Amino acid sequence: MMDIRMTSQRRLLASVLNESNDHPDVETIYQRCKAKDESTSIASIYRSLSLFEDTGLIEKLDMGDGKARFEIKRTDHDHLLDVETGQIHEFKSQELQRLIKEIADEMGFDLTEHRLEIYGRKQGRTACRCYEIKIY
Amino acid sequence: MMDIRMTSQRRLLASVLNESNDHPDVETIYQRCKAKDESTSIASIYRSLSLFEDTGLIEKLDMGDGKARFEIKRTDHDHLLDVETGQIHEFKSQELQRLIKEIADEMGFDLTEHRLEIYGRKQGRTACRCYEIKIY
DNA sequence: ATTAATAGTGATAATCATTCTCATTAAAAA
DNA sequence: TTTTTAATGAGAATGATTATCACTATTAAT
Repeated sequence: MMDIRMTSQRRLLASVLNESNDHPDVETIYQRCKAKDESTSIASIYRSLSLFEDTGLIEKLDMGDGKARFEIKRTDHDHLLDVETGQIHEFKSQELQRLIKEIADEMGFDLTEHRLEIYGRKQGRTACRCYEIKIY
Repeated sequence: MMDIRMTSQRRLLASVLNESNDHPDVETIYQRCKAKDESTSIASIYRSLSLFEDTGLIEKLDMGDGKARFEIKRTDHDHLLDVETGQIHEFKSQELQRLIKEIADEMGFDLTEHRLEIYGRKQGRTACRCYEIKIY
């Protein structure tokens, strides 16, 4: 039954995450910490991010590129990704929150968390698909 | 303006995906193809999965472990993950589908697709967190 | 306070999923 | 057919993440 220790590195990481209003990837988080403490190690960043995630302090986002992005966990909003620009937009929907909890409940589960990303294209623009494929 | 060719390998991959009612990862898909054609290369599996995804034939799922999972795209259902067992449950919700489209629309976007995973614990069980952490 | 016990760190090697390279093969077009 | 060029298989390369390990710092016990 090991216990968790509060260290200067974790305090720094927490403050960096707290000051970040975007959705930084690990490398970016690492650079921001390093700017405040040159001795910061990326290994510790990974370890502490993982720890913070386990404790529910932060949330890991997957935006399709191969790298994890993080933000302080706010269960009250989700994300919409502009497929053209890659820009991330946040949105809140009580109705959605309620519905998701309801669905979990109907299936006999207590909702732990959810992960929703909506992908969309700015209205007015048209998709340009350069090829077509038919199977069979 | 390159065009796409239908090859025996892609036909095989498509049939394997079609016969899969679970959510196999790349390694599993590779093994299933290999069982039918020993000469199957994992590089081609990756290439063709990526192609199929681009064309909208299949859907990539991210279940939190570091590996991508795939299934034939059915826009009519989403997934609930049992955090205790790792088991994936599918569910359908018209209301959810409608709401997501509505949200995108309200934000000025045409919905391209969405990705939703609900995480839950079977009702009745209690979470066992082995530690507690306080920041500040 | 001092010490003892042990969790955390920095540096870097190891891992592992995915992507790239390139010579060869096979579709589709001419 | 022959030509063109996309796709393949094999394996190397990449890049994000994880593991290792000697050392340091935090917490608990004295």
